[in-house]
Amino acid sequence: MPPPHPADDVTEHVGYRLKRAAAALRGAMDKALREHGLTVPQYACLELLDQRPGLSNAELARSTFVTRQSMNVVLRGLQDADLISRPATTDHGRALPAHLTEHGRERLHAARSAVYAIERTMVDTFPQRRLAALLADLDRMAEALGG
Amino acid sequence: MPPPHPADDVTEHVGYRLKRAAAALRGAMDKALREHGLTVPQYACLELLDQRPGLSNAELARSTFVTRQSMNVVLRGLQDADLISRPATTDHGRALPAHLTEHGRERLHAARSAVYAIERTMVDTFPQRRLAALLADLDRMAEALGG
DNA sequence: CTCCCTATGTCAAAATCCTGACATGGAAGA
DNA sequence: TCTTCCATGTCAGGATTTTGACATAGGGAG
Repeated sequence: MPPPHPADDVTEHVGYRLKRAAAALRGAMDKALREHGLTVPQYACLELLDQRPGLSNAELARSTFVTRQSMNVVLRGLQDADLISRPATTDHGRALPAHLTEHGRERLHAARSAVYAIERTMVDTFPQRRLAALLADLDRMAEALGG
Repeated sequence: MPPPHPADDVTEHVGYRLKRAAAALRGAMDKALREHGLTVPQYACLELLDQRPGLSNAELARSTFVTRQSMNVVLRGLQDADLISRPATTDHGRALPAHLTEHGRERLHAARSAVYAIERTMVDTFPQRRLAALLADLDRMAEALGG
């Protein structure tokens, strides 16, 4: 039963709780993905490319909320590990579409179960009905801040 | 271009929404705090020290979900800017209690209004009643993951 | 008292990420 | 046409954060 004036304690602020939850998730994913030889940004990349093949570096960067430069580093790592492939050139435009390799698909499928287990652990802590409301609220907050 | 199968969409996962909301908040705070000459970790430090004076480096690190080493860098920056003070030695134990300077208190109070405005922008997007549920859900998720 | 365990502060090195900048390709409008 | 503007990929530099490691201080078990 939180008081109407949450300004008393820092831990009652939305920002603190958001960071706490995000940090907990990041830590759990980090630990789980390490066993699969993947980092969190790398996994996010593979997941996105599995669902929407052909995304460019810039599009992947926007989708994962990092800069193009950071994503470029991630993509190079994935390329060196032979998990994705990118053409060196393109006949139209500058965007280089990335695709999962067979090796990348296998790695993703192996890691996915571990990540999904984490998500299930998170979500199972409260009634399923609240999930939709939680997703909507998170979305609205991001929207309000111009995310 | 919406993906063909919304149910399997990555953006429907809790992790994605969490990251999105956290990224939006981080960006908004970054921009607002820059005008006050503060970074987000620095502001978090000042806010914590204002509420709980005497916290040590390790305690601040745990409270902000970063490593001791990262927090140590932040504290040095705050010390160099004369916003906090830390004794060089202590008569009991190794923990060095940090305290806000008068300068630090003024800086915090100036920056606080900007941050609170951002929080209000986020929270005002949905009924106040949901705030409690949202905070509780975020907390439960972090708890479930060992945060 | 001694040994062991934990916690803390700190150093060093690496990884990660961002800011700033530049050149190129394509589209829209004068 | 050509000129302007935007998006993309990339390079360089610096800032931030993490991992790994080490020494020290204190408490507790033996």
